[in-house]
Amino acid sequence: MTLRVQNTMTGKLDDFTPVNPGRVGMYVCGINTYDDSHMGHAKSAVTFDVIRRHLERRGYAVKYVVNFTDVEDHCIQRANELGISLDELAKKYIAEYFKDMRALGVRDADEYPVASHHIPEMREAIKKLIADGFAYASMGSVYFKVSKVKEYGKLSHQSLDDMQSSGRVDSEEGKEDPMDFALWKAWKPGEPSWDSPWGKGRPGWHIECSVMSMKYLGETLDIHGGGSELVFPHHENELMQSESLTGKPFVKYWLHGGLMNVGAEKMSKSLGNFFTIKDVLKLYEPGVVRFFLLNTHYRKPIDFNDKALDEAKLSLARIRSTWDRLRDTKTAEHPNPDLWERAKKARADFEAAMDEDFNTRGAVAAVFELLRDINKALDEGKVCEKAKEEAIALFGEFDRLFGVLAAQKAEGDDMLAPLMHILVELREDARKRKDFKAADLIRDRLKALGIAIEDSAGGAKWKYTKKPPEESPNDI
RNA sequence: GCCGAGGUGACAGAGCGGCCAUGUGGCGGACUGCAGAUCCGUACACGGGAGUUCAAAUCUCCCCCUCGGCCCCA
Repeated sequence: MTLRVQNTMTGKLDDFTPVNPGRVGMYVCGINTYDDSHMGHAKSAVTFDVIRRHLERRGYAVKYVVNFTDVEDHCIQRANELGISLDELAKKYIAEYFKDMRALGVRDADEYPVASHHIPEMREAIKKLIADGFAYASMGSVYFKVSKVKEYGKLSHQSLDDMQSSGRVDSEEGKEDPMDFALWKAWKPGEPSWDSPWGKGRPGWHIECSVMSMKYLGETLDIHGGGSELVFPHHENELMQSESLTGKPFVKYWLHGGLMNVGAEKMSKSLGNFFTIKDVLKLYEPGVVRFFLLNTHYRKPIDFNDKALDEAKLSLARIRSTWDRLRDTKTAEHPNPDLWERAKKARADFEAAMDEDFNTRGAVAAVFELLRDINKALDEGKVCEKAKEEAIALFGEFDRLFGVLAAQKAEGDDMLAPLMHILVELREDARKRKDFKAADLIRDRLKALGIAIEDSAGGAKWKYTKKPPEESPNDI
């Protein structure tokens, strides 16, 4: 079965065939290094982490590049406020970013280029654009001449006429056309600067991505990803620059993810309605957060609220519980071809969903579908070796991709297991004597501590359940 | 205004011409000392209006609404 991806450029589901067979170059816009990352960043990071994992599972050698932007207005302002250099600010927030990403189980990219470390390459690119007539210097800045490229708007599906009549006329001094955008910005007081043939200044927003992506991935990328708010102007401009520079197609597949909303608005720094990854991880374990993010197709927006997170927690608990039971079960001697068939079908459904534009929600549905059959067979002691293998394979694939099955361990209490063993034994004993008062007391007291006891035919089991948060859910 | 993505049952969320999505929560039942877990059954649905078709959440047209983009933003 072929992998298909929704391509913003064509507006369709395109069959995925990388430029170089077997290899995929993938570039995703990372963060601006001036603050802690929030859940919107987590959504993007986890989305592309899973896309990358799926490509690798399918046998592609993926080179994955994520950039850091450390030169732009917010960074400059923040660095000035703190009285530190852009570099120091960037170091701090890059370190925080790695902490957050690793806590979330996001695998490291292969390269993390930083904008300010690529100024020479950007200067060269700008020089070439001027020499080729795509850009012009004016009052110490350099602008890209939008009228020079006929295809302007091909990614965001807008025409220059539309945009010009849209009231977006922020005529900056020195621009020949209001639609032109800056490649190099002339120095202003209070801003850091680098030397250039056009006077001291700093690079514009889009040129860094053109330069860095092509430096690490070559002139044509297979996949360029980011949040949907980046389609215009950032990706559109990046595209125009890059293709003007090389004369070759810049990106084969543009993938854009839906945004994280809070109520009716998107979560963003500028609106101030954001929740940092760190804060959310204080209340929900990483697996739950990942599951929450992957429970919706990546192109759709997700509303951030505690109800949805709680639901993700419950759903995930159910998968984990079956996963544990399955691994522990003694297999039946009689073959269960029906169950085996169902497990095979679930695996096929799972893959088919992932191959259709990384439909994680559809893939989860395939897991749940099998879950029911497995639980039933487990209850009846009818899980045969072959079916068990097949089911475990599905769970394995699921976990390789989603990275959610390993539950967070209770910290630092190796003594818990042996102690629990004693308590469970005492309680079993009480139950045998029909001393239900004692048995219930043990169960209730443990529950208050966040440990659930569950009786079953094969003896009682206990599991660690995080205590409900003390804070009001609205405080998250 | 222009461009893009959407509007699916109580909520969340797949599907995108004919067949059960799935999850959380309801309701009824099985199991259990009880609870939980698990299973079985069940109710609740495709924004509105025209049209195409033997057949439409699924295709076409019109309308309404929401979100995103057009300064920065994953």
